[in-house]
Amino acid sequence: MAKAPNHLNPNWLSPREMRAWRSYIIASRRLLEALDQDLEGHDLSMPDYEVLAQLSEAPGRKLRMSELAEISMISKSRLSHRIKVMESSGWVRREACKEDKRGSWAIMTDKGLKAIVRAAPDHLASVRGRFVDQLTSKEQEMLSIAFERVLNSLRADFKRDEL
Amino acid sequence: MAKAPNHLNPNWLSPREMRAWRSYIIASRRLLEALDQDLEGHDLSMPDYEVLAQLSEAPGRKLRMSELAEISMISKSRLSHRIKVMESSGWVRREACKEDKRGSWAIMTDKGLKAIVRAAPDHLASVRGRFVDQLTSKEQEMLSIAFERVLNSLRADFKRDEL
DNA sequence: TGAAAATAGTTGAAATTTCAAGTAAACTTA
DNA sequence: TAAGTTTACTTGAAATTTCAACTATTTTCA
Repeated sequence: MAKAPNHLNPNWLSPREMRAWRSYIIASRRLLEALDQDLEGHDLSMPDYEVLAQLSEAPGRKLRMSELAEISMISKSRLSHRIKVMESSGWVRREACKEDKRGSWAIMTDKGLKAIVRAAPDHLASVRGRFVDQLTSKEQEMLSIAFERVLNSLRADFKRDEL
Repeated sequence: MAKAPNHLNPNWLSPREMRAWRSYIIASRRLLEALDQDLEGHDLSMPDYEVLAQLSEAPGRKLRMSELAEISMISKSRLSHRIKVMESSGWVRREACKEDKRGSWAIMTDKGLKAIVRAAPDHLASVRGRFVDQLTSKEQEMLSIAFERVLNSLRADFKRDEL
């Protein structure tokens, strides 16, 4: 490595910092992996669950592709491909958008709704058992504040790049 | 969705819990995305960086494939494929293992070493600026404790499954 | 107006990851 | 010691994701 991993080098992470980073990154990898596995029984991945959950909460259970991509935090292209397979499993259908002829709606079918309704309690229990319930109230609060700060600083950097 | 998102349903996440979960998951997605982008200039992804970093720290800059997969937290199959492309970029080479003829070593080349040595300071700065430095010392400590607990509970569940 | 730019979305190909299977060597144990 | 099992790793194919076009509007503004 470039620099020896000791705190004599001021750039390197201190033991406290290193511990925070490593525990975060390692636990997160395992956590996401576990949550994904918990959804396997419902033939869903976390990203697909997210897409369906967003649709299920949208007015009329439909959203424009762009907005769905945005709030699901995946690329338009990826969403386009993914919706194609969800169409083939009959969970979603597309419909042309009349207001803007370039656009199209992703619409959740009844079958799709049933699919998340079935998966949601398990997923919720999984998020609870593996994450939320592992934290004290105080930790939950501090974590919220800390991660909101992290997110805001990412956004600020992003804005800076746009100029 | 299955249940209305209000705290009258005892299974649902309370506002505090929901906030913790959402801030964590959203910030994490963005953070990992940003860290990956920061590495783009070095032609590296986070997983590849991790693999190379592990190799660089190993005695003799070499590790058995299995162990490398384990500590890098990726599957053997994935590692095998990934090492193939790293071989073609000249960062790593393979060597048959004499002690155990089933096995093989992944060995970091000088060129590979130079590659992470070049990338490491940027990556470090990126982890710092986007995450570690955004947290107070107190937050770092609490976060370590909390995520170590989350990880331990995952491991306990895993062990339970093995029986 | 009308040309240029931006937006919405799709598509096919390339790269990556996962999955199931396969090979070969090393253990286990009856 | 030989049959059965486990371990170490690779491989090819399938599924997924990314990437770079590309079409068809819609918007901007000179």
